[in-house]
Amino acid sequence: MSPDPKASSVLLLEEFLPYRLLRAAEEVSRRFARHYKDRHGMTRPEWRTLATIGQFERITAKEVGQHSSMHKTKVSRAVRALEKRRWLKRETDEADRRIEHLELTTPGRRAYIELVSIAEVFERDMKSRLGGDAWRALDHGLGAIEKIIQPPRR
Amino acid sequence: MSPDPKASSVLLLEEFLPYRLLRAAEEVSRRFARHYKDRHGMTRPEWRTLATIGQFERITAKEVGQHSSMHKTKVSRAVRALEKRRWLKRETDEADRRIEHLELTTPGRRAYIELVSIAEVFERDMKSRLGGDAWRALDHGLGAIEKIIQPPRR
DNA sequence: GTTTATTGGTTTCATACGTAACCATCCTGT
DNA sequence: ACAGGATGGTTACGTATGAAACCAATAAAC
Repeated sequence: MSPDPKASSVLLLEEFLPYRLLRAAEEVSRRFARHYKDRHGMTRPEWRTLATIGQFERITAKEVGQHSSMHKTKVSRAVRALEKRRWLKRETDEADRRIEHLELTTPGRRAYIELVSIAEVFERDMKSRLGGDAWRALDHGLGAIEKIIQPPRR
Repeated sequence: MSPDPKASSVLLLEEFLPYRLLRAAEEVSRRFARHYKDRHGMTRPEWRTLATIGQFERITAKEVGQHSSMHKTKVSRAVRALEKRRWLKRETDEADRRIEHLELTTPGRRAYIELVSIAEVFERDMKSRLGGDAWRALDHGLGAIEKIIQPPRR
C-alpha cells in the first residue's frame, strides 16, 4: 500500500479551527466577564439569565435555558442567586403548577438596563478594534456555524 | 436631559457577539470532544497536551501551557494522566533541574498520529458543511481576534 | 379513575477548575 | 557566600459543573 496523501503526521494546534474558535471565544468572554463581575460579582449563568429575562419580560426557567443555551441546573442555580438579590420574582402558573414564570423586579430591571449598556459599549469597542471587515466576517462565519448546530431558540 | 440615542433598553442575546462566539465554540468543541473521548476517554486538557507534545517532539510543561493556552495546573494534571497511560516520558533537564522535558513514547506517538487523523477528518468535514466561503470568513475573523488578544505562542 | 409516562424544576454526587500556597531549584545583588 | 527574589512544577482548597436521581404535578393510556 502506498501512503495516504491526505494523512499528514503533524497537526498545528494554532491553526486547528475548533481550538482557535474556543480560545478566541473564551478570551473574549473572559474580558467581557470582567465588566459584569466587577460591577455586581455576577457569574456568567447569572448574567445570561438576567439578559434573557430582561429580553422577554416574562419567561419560564426552561425557556431561559433554551434561549441562552444553558443546562437546566445552571439556570436553576442562577435563578436562585438572582432571586436572593431580589432582582427577579417567580410566579407559579395557575393552570400548570409545575411552571414558574420569571420576571424582573424594579431593581432587577435597573441592573438589566445597566448591563445592556455595558454590553453595548463592550460590543462597540470590540467592533472598532476588529474593524468592520473582520467583524462582518465573524458574523458571517458564526451564522454559518449556527445554521449547522441546532439553531438558537427564540 | 434628552435620552441618549445610543442607549437602547434591550439586548438581543442571540445577536450579541461574545455570546454567539462562545456558544458556537463550545458546541464545536463538544462535538469534536466526542471523537477523542469515545476513542480513549481523553479529556480536553489531555488531548491538547498530546497534540502539543506531538507537534514539538520535545517540550517543557510550561511551553505546553503557553502554546495550548492552558493554565499550568491543567497541564500538570494532563501530563500526569498521559504519563499514567505511558504515552509520554519526562526527563529532568541536567542543567536546570526544575525543568522537565516531555516526549511521547512509542504508543504515545501512535495515539498522536491517530488523533491527528481524527482531527483532520473532523476539520475537513466541518469545512465542507460550512462551505469555503464561511470557512474563510471564520478564519479571517478569528485571525483578527487573535491579533487583538495576546498572540498565540509558537 | 387508577396506573404509567412525561415534564418543569431542584438536589445530589463525583469531577474539573483556577487561585493561591507551596516546594525545590536557580539567579541576583551585594 | 548567602539572603531575597524568581521560576518550573505540584498540591490543597473552595467553587462550578453536568449527569443522574429525584420530587411534584400534569397528561396519557387503559
